[in-house]
Amino acid sequence: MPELPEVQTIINGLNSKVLGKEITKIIELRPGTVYRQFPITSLDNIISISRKGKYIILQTSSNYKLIIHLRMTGKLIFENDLTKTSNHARAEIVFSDKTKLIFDDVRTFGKIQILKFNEEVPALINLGVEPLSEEFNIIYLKNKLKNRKAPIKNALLDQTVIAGLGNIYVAEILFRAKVHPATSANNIKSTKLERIVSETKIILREAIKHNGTTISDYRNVEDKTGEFQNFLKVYGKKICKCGAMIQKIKQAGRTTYFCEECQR
DNA sequence: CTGGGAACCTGAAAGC
DNA sequence: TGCTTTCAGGTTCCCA
Ligand SMILES: [Zn+2]
Repeated sequence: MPELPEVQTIINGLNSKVLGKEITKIIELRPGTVYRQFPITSLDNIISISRKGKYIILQTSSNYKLIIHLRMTGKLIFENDLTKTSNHARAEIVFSDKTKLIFDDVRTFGKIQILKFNEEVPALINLGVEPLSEEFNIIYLKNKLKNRKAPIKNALLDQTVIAGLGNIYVAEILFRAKVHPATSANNIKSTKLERIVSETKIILREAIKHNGTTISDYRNVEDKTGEFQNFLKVYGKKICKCGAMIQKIKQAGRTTYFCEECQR
């Protein structure tokens, strides 16, 4: 479900709602949701909240960290009333001031991992650059794609190339850059790669400004939808602004939306 | 190393 | 009206 702009919106919400709070317990409501080699004890205050790609990282004062991935349908909902629950609550992070975060996840793909602060996980180590950082530029992208003959759509979804893009934003980026999604990644002209880089940064910033995209499940920490779905140009659309029908194809098991007229 | 399909799971929507 | 199939903002494992 959530891609970089949605995760960033959640990070912003968590920073205003739970930064500094003391965790009293983490309740696993569905087995397999929480991986813990170590017990989180009391006196664990949340001292920093950040993300890498789509991974949410909460660091605690006793040198542990929680790594949370929401996958397709995960949500983190802040709740003032400890008696309240949600339809698909899989875990709860309870705070000493009688508030909590509910980890709600219909499809149960999402996970919470509790690790020592300095412990690394492979998926995080292998992440590509942050698309909104200076490191994401034409030189980096050209180098990353030089041996990739797979479609550019698939390459951009690869989290080891760029951290945080997903199915919606990749479709929107390729539309804005006027690149056909089936083009081999190593076969794209520099001018087009430059467009992909710049459009990626523009669209992600816009989407964050509008609190992310809600197609069905995504909600922020206050259980509210985003608004960027109102600005999408191809994802989930039937007709392009040029008048042509939007095409819908499968690439590596994922649906790709694009316009044959605008993207060549 | 690269790339694609299956698997993981639930529920809504579309198809018949 | 029901029953069946398809589809979904993601990642990981397995195999060519
Ligand atoms: Zn068009």
